[in-house]
This record gives sequence, C-alpha cells and structure tokens, in this order.
Amino acid sequence: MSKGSRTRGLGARHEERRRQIAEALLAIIDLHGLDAVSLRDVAARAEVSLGAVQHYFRSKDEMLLFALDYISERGTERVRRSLGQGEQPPRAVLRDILAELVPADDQRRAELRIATAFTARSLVSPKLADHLRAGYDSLYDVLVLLIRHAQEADEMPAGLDPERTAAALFALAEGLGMQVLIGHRNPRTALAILDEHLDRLSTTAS
Amino acid sequence: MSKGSRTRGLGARHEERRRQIAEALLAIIDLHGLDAVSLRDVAARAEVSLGAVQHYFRSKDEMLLFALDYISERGTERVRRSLGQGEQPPRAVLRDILAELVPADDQRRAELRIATAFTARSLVSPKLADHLRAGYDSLYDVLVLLIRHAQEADEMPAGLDPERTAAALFALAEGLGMQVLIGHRNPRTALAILDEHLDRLSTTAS
DNA sequence: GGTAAATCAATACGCTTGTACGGTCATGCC
DNA sequence: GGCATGACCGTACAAGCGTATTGATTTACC
Repeated sequence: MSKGSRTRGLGARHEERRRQIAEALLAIIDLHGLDAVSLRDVAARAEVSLGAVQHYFRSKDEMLLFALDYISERGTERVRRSLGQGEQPPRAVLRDILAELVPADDQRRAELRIATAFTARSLVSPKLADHLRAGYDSLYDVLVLLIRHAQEADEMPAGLDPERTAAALFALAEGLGMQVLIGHRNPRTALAILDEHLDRLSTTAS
Repeated sequence: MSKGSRTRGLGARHEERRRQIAEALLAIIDLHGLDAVSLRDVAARAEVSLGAVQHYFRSKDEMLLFALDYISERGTERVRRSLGQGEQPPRAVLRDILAELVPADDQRRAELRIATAFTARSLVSPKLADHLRAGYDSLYDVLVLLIRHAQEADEMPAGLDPERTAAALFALAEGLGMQVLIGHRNPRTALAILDEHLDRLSTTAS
C-alpha cells in the first residue's frame, strides 16, 4: 500500500500533518476568502514554517485540491451519519440532509462559506470543478434514492419524478442556504420554508 | 449637478470612459475570475494605459465597486423591461423574471458567473456585500409585489404568504441557476422544474 | 553504526502587484 | 495670453507572492 496508510515509523503522521495544514487553510478561507490565501499565512496559522508546508504539498494548487477533498469528505461523513440511523423514516432523513445545506450554526456557516468560495473559483478552474462536481453528484444521488424510498413508504406521492424532485429540493435548499449566508434571511425562516415545500410536495395529488 | 452629468466640454466623456473600463473588468472576471483581475490586465483589455485606468479610478476597490453597481444596473434594467410590458398577466411576468436567473444564453451565463464571483467576495468584503444586498432586496420586493398582483388576479391562491413564496421562488431559481452554471443541469430542464413548481403553487388548495 | 528517507528551517530568486509620482499635451475660461 | 483643469503616459517602488534550493536534524531499518 501507499505510504499514506503507514501507522508506524517514518511518514506515519504524514496524512495527519496534511490535514492539520488543511485546517489552517480552511480557516483562512473562512475568514478572508480564497483569494487571500498565501502559503506564508497558512504556515503561520498552522504554526509551522513555510518549508514545512512546502514539504507536505508540492504546490499551492495541490494544497487547495487536498483541502477541498478534505472538507467534502467531512460533508459526506455527515450525510452518511444521517443515513445510518435506520429508525427514521426516509422523508425525515431527506429533510435532515436538506437542512444541512442551511447554515444554522457557526460550523455549518463556516463550511458553507468555504464551499461558496470553492464554487466560485471552480467557475474558472476545471480541476476544482471536477472535484466539486463529484461531491455534488453523490449528494444528488442520495436525494433521488431517499425520494424513491419515501414513495415506497407512501410518504410521498408516487406521481413525482424522483430526479426532478431531487433537483428542485436541492436547488431550493441551496438557494435558501445562500440567502441565509448573505444575511438575507434567518435560518429559522429558511428551514420553515423548506419544510413547507416538503409538505406541499407530499400532499400534492399529481 | 456633479461633473458626471456634464455632456459637453471637459469631463464630458468621463462616465462613458469609466463604463468602458468597467466592461473590460467584467470581461476579465468572466474569463478568469475576480482574483485574477489586475489593473494592468484591465488596462490592456480596455486598450488604454495603466495610467488612464488610474486616472478614472482612485483605487482598485473603487473600480470593483463601480463595476458591481454597473452590472447590477443592467440587471435592474432588464427587470424593469419585463415589468414594463403591461399586457402580460402578473404570473407570466413573475415567471419571466425568475427565468432570468437561469442562464440560458451566453450573456446571461456571463452575468451569472460575474454575479457569483462578486457574491463570493462579498462574504469577506462588507462594502461589496452592502451593494450586492441592495440589488437583492429590490428584486425580492418586486417578486412579492408580483405575487400579490397574481393573487388579486386569481392566478395564484390567496392563501399563500407572498413574502415566503417570494423567498422560496427566489431561492429555487437561484439554486437552479447555480446548477446550470456548474454544468449540472441544462437550462431547459431547469426552466421546466421552475415552471412545474409555479404550476404546483398555483393549483395548491391552501 | 551506517545509510536512506522523512522532516523540517532558512534563504533567495524572479515575478507580479497596487500605488505614487512626474511629466506632457489639450481644452475651457477669464 | 495666462492659468487651471482634465486626460492621459511612463516609470519607479516597495511589498508580497509561489517556488526552488540547500542544509541540518531526526528517525527507521539492516
């Protein structure tokens, strides 16, 4: 296997150190934006030398890509946890996952700010766009699946097209999240609007 | 009045020149992103000297702010035009305005890319955020008004809360626009989803 | 104990950046 | 005719940037 999986000896803490540096990078993006990131600032915040950062990342680009994958993984992990609790009915799980896109606490807020920064840059960076789209796709697939399950459990009308519905709910949640982030709406109202639409979907005849 | 309104003599073409430089700036944002903007690149694209750019804008920040107001004005103008055609029923006007947020052609696409870049930066620049929110607010107000009119014309159920509905439609359209921009969905599907939701809203009992 | 790799630290390089400054020429006004 | 102002141009500068390089120290393994 690769050196990354080593648990003892030289290189054992390699991945952990990379994550630690990535955390510093993400903190800077949250505070000052993606443009304001310099290797020296990252090093200072991570309390290591510039040389150390260079040792763990060949280039700034590689560091950015790693940080994006790192934070994506955190999001994926949260979705997995939501899915894991099998007691809940599919519609409730769907609601929970969508609600994650509305930043109700500081941590979620920071993550959404960071995700927004990466999204903006992905518009001019194909490589970033690829990595971002991967996470996007998998979340979308989960939504489609949950809607199907909800339909099978008679929690949502069978007449709904799962893919379109997933796209709509995704877009709605994302848009609401953005409005909250901008300060245009408070999280409570945004979540209420989301729930309202979920209810409307469930009680539609078509 | 200020010198900006002068139409003859010295300073007559002042505002026009500023707009011309702003166009170059916006083109660079569309192509390479907001971070990639340098005064020299702007000067080159506008086919003027660096000194000329400096002459018309005291600082880079001022130029960015001007460009944001400039492109916002263009959007506002389009909304005004949609509102202007009085023959159309309010729900159709509402639909047109929401559809503007889904980039179906190159021009709309470029504008949304630029708006996204500004939005991302506004997360770390309060001054930009203020300017952006102003346009946001006025668009939101227009949506609320149109929904009220649609209700009065019996095109939408009176039971709907106009403000919440406006927020929801806004968020949905914005989210769909983003999905199209990312390349996740094609404009046709996005517009179909938008229409579907407008229909669902109109035929809801509550 | 020796060798090789990992882990840094320090420094330097070339480049780009926003801004400042000085100068030139044209224009408008008294 | 003089004088202020507008409209530039060219250049210079200090700061910051990503990256390369070199070297020292530690660690793991034979």
